[in-house]
Amino acid sequence: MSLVEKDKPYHHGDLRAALLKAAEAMIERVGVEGLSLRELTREIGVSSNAPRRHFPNKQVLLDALALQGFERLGMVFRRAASSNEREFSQRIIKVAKANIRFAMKNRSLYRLMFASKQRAGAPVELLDAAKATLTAGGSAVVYGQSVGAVIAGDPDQLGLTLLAAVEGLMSLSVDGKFNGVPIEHLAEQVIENIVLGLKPR
Amino acid sequence: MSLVEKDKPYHHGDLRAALLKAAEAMIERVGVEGLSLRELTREIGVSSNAPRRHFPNKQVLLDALALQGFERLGMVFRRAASSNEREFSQRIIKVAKANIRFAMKNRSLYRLMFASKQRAGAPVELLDAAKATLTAGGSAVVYGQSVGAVIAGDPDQLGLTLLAAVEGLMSLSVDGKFNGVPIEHLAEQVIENIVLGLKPR
DNA sequence: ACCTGAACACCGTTCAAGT
DNA sequence: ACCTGAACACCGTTCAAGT
Repeated sequence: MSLVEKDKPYHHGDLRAALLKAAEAMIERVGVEGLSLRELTREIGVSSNAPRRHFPNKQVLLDALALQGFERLGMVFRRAASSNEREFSQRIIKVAKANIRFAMKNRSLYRLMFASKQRAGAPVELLDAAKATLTAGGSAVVYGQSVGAVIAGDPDQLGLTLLAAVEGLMSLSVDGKFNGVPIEHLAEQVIENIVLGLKPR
Repeated sequence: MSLVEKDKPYHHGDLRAALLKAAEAMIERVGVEGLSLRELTREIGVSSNAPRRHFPNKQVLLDALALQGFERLGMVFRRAASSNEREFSQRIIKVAKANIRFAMKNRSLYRLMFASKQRAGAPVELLDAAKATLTAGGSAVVYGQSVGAVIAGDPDQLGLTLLAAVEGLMSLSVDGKFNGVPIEHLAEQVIENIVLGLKPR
């Protein structure tokens, strides 16, 4: 009856990937709390508990989404770290802005990532992925230490200081702004403050 | 039939307060996503939509909870700001630790507060309360500027730098730790880094 | 191995009604 | 003004079954 052979005994080969993709789109549309597995399966065109083979429950799907997010953020950090700005703080600002852009383009995902990590029974793979990504972020940020632009000290701790400031800016902001000022701009000021220090020289 | 007169035509005078209190306890027990209005009403002993007069829907109750949280955090900031430590960074550390303690004692509430603030249709009262509280936090933190311990500049911006770092530490941490180190301890190092600056002097 | 279909317990929300 | 009780549409999850 059909011109193309679409026997389609099962879905289309990769229901797991299709679910993750549709779920990511849905949370950006309606927020994480608005995600419905049933609606997801309706969109994709499978029965309401086809997902169960891939994700035993909703939580597991959310965790998988968060893990994917951390992996992508890790790539963002690694790419931004290879920038070749001369000035140390300019380089940090590049990393920070890449981080901010990612958070802004994937608001719900970003929130989900950090919320999942905090959850009581979070799986180790997720925690490990988060740790790896944040470590990459921290080290991307203190790359300049090698050229003597940064004080001596535990690089992880110095990276943490900068990373925390950027992360904090995002958690303090609303709609990408704080008191009306875009955080991309605030990030520059905050980073300058940290590099130079608050104490008079 | 009863020795005490408990006509109890309605609940016990303040269903609204009772709901908020029970809801706060419940989210700390089972997380925000685990909060059920129906279970709440069962606990309190009213019908399943008695809440509706006080909170037209679940979201409104969550927003009210978040608002209450910001008000309490504001008080924490104001109290911590009146500390009389000599050293500037010691004073900041006091504020930071008070912030961290609040976040640790009210994990779910704290997450709810910052998540609510980011939500698309967040009510203005909530945004205003958040702004007021965070401003209080920022200014608590640059209190030392008046004694010349801090460089000149927009105090809001300087406060933001410190506040963002502390806030970021908490969002990066898991279970109050980052790479196994308690954030109370990390906060001290991070604050010292910011006050002194990363650049060699 | 991967999916369907029907069922279960629970949920938030709405409506008509009671005092 | 404040609450009840019944109903509605929807949800996540489970179970038995099909290929």
